[in-house]
Amino acid sequence: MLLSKSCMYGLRASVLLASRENAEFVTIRELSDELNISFYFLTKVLQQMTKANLLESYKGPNGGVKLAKPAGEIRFMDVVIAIDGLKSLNECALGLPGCGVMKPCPLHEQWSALKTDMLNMMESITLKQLSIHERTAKASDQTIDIKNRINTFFEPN
Amino acid sequence: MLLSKSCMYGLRASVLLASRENAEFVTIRELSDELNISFYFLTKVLQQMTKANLLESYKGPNGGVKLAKPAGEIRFMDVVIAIDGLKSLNECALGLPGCGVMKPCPLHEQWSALKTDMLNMMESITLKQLSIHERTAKASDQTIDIKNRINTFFEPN
DNA sequence: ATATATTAAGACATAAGACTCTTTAATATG
DNA sequence: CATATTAAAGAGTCTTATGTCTTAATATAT
Repeated sequence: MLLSKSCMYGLRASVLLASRENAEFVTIRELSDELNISFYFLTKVLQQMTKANLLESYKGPNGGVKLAKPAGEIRFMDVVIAIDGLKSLNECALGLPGCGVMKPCPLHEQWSALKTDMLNMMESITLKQLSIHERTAKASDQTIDIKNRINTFFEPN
Repeated sequence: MLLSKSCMYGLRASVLLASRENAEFVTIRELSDELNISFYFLTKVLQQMTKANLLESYKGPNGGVKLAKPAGEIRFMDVVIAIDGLKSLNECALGLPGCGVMKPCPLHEQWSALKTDMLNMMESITLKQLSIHERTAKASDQTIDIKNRINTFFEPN
């Protein structure tokens, strides 16, 4: 598993938030209901994102969370770093602490190449693009609306 | 973490075995000492590989384990599948159970492309190539011999 | 003020992964 | 045959990730 479950949950919630253009606060309860993620657990995850200034939160009635920046300015990678940490993106495939250019493990070169592609992807894709992907998919298949497209995934896992 | 620790340990041990051309049984104790991996834990991991017919084991004096096939015929991927399972190579980046061509998650395409590259890599690289990499690295830097190259990594992690 | 809605924080519970030890089975050697 | 050497199997323990609950803090509305 490349990303932790926490991170996956954070990403799913982020994309859902990004798809809500009109940017008012959304309650975590609503997010957890739509995404079929434990409310308690999702709360913890989103707290991390709030601390990392990716989300803005507001307590009390009409409170909730929303993206702290336009969806186009939050990169996939930002979410991953906020939740799983930078280290998770830098690991040697064999888990060797000293692995690097100076002391490459047998897989270093091949793995580095893949990692570069992966990091490029994570760096270039924004939440906006991910949410737009949802919308275009919707446009091309009118039988499935955004909410369904997202929700159908969220069977209990 | 893409691969489990068990899997990393299995790969490290495999590469070490592959670098021992002359293919007599090597004791797990010797492997665990050289790789600085817990003997007990490595034993469990290698048992999985034995069950998967990647290793051959032999009990009693002069016993140990060795590759069940020529190193050139054991792919990186075989070790990963034996230890982490096929499922680990097939996961959706967001952990969505139904994700696929028919019901792609927002990241499906990009992630699929990366996964294809990764699987190609895992499929094409054999233990022989990984062990040869060790040897050529040795040749290009005579101050570091194979054992040191491998061992220097194995600080406690 | 009081009641209500919400996130934050911290404590707790459960599950999975990582690691350890003991016993058993197989084999070799004297 | 007796002893030593090794992996296999199974039963633990420890740690980390995941998931749940309770209380506190903050805001709104009446």
